[in-house]
Amino acid sequence: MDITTTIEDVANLAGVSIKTVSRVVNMEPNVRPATRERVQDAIRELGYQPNPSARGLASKRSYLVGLFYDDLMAESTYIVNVQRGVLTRCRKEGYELLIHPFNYHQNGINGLAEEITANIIKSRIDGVILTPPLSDLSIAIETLKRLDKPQIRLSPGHHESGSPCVYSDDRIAARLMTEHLIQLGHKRIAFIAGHSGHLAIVHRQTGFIDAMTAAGLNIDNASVSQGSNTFESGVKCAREILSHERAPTAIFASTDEMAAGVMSVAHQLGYSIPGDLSVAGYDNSQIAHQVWPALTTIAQPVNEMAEIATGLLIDQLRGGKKSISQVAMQSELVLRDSTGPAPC
Amino acid sequence: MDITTTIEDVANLAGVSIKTVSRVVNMEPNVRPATRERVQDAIRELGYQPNPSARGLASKRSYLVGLFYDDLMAESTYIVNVQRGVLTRCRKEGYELLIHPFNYHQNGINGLAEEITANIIKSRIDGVILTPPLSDLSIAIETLKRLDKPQIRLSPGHHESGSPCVYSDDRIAARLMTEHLIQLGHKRIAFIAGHSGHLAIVHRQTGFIDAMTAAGLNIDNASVSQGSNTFESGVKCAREILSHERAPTAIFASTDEMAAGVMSVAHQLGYSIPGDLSVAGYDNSQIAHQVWPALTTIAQPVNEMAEIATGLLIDQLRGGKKSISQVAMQSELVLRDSTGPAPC
DNA sequence: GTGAAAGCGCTAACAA
DNA sequence: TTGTTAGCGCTTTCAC
Repeated sequence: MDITTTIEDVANLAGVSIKTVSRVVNMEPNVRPATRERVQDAIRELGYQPNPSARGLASKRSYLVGLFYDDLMAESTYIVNVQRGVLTRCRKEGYELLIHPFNYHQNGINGLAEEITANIIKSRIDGVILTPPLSDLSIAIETLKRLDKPQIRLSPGHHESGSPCVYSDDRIAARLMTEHLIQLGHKRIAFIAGHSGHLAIVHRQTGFIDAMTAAGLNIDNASVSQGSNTFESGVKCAREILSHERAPTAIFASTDEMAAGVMSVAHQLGYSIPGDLSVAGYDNSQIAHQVWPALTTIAQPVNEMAEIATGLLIDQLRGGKKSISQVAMQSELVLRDSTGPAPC
Repeated sequence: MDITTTIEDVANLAGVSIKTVSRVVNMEPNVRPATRERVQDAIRELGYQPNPSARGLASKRSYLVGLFYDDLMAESTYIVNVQRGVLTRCRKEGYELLIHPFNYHQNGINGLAEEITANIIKSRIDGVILTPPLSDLSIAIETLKRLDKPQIRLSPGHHESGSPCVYSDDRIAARLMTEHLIQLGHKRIAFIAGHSGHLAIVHRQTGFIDAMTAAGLNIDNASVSQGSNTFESGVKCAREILSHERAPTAIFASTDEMAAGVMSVAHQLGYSIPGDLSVAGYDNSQIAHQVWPALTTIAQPVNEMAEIATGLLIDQLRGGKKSISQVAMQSELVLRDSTGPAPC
């Protein structure tokens, strides 16, 4: 197990040429099974691992994929779950991961194209995984296309363009959650919308409206308030919502962080949950277990989605299977203790 | 700005040899200022970025640093902050970051040495940053030494060995926090210890005992309970602590997650915070803002520590400044609303 | 202070 | 099915 073992050492030990070793390593055809096995034995015996630099230089590929995300998103554990899923697949396929948080709120969106370009040229990554809200920023998508870099978008808000992506239908899931509340007898239900730049989250609002309309329930302006995904914005919205004369009996926040903010305010105001007020969230993040009572929410298979997305990206890099480039995943309703029958 | 621009293009444009360009790029001496400037202009004009593969192949370095961490730690936002700090420095110094979460709880600690070795050989990283609890695992440290890989340890529990590390003195900070509680008039103070494999966290307990002893306060067995860093373990400990006849008037948990668990139980049992019970945490993590009332805690400059550690590692890789290899940082007490005067 | 030549370890193109 | 050769874009070594 030596770091200086080269392809030549393996070739010598197996009694073949280096090209044959290369074929075995890269799983190319046209090697006799017996030869292949002999080479594999030599590889195992020497603990040979191909030198990525040499490989990269010769093949003009880096075997590196980039994960591009909004630095602000790193406040939640979402991005860590994505990293985990991406890494799982990368290891299986022999790729390495380079992470790249972007700070385009500070630097202005105009700098984004430049920053992406500079990063691509410097790091030589072969392909890119875009997470929300970058997965909906056309400037990011177009810049990568211009650089001819394969990309896959994770949970984009629009997936009509035909560009490869992995998503779950937030509209349907939000509708399910709303129907759950309606079935519990709630009629005055407030909705807290998420950040408008985060398109997938906007679909959650549409799903809410779908269910309310289908049930013939009233949606006045007051029942939808504008949050920005964070705990603090949930606090702010809840204060406003609960100060109204005929306060709702249920609040559906489009992120768990906001729902946790709502619960905090509700406790302070003396509401019992779910006795006086039901609260629902979305994302099934860490915080959903850490509030009391535990939060009813929607769980997306983030890990799995990231893994699948990475697989699709690597397929692209290998030049195959371009057909199945859009994958839809199912989210599920997680019923916990923060939702209950509407008070009489 | 073209990805195919090579050192030769720059040399041609500047009218020098490729070796001179190489000297400028690598900030080597022995280039006349005027020549240097001409080369730099050419680099700028062409948007030249050296090809990392070619560089790596020729120089036997990868310009990659690895961040090794315990996958379980990724549940908190600690690791994301570390990543941020590491990346900041990497970008400045022209290095890229490879992240590597380890799962040694599942696979058994014996597999760890092998996994590290395999990872190093495959990825060719030049050096490694170890975060807790890996920074205290001698099997990890020794394996890297055997592979002759420079390493830097972040927040280790023991820093006597002389190996490079960046840490903050948890014992002193925990003592400060305990003194704060004592000054508020608390006499019965419970402490919730963290995971015993996480040595830095164990020092927090020592600091607690220092302060209690110095103040002449009684520490019976019941006032220290064993948690495991998580919210759930905080819940469990709090249930036990608060069921005693003479329950404490303050609880100091050695992580914010556990403190949040304590607060959740306290609310359920009808305690008012800080009226009936003061609660203190450690880490100043996200959750400290998301509980009500906001949590008094200790803030470590995680971002900065990670940045400095990365700088020290890169210094090692460049073969200089081996002297300043241990850096101690200051933590600070963050007073919020969860601690108050002891009830009479 | 500058440049020419060799070669890092691999893959691509072609030959056998 | 297997091997030979050239060269990827840089750094290293050594000559000038």
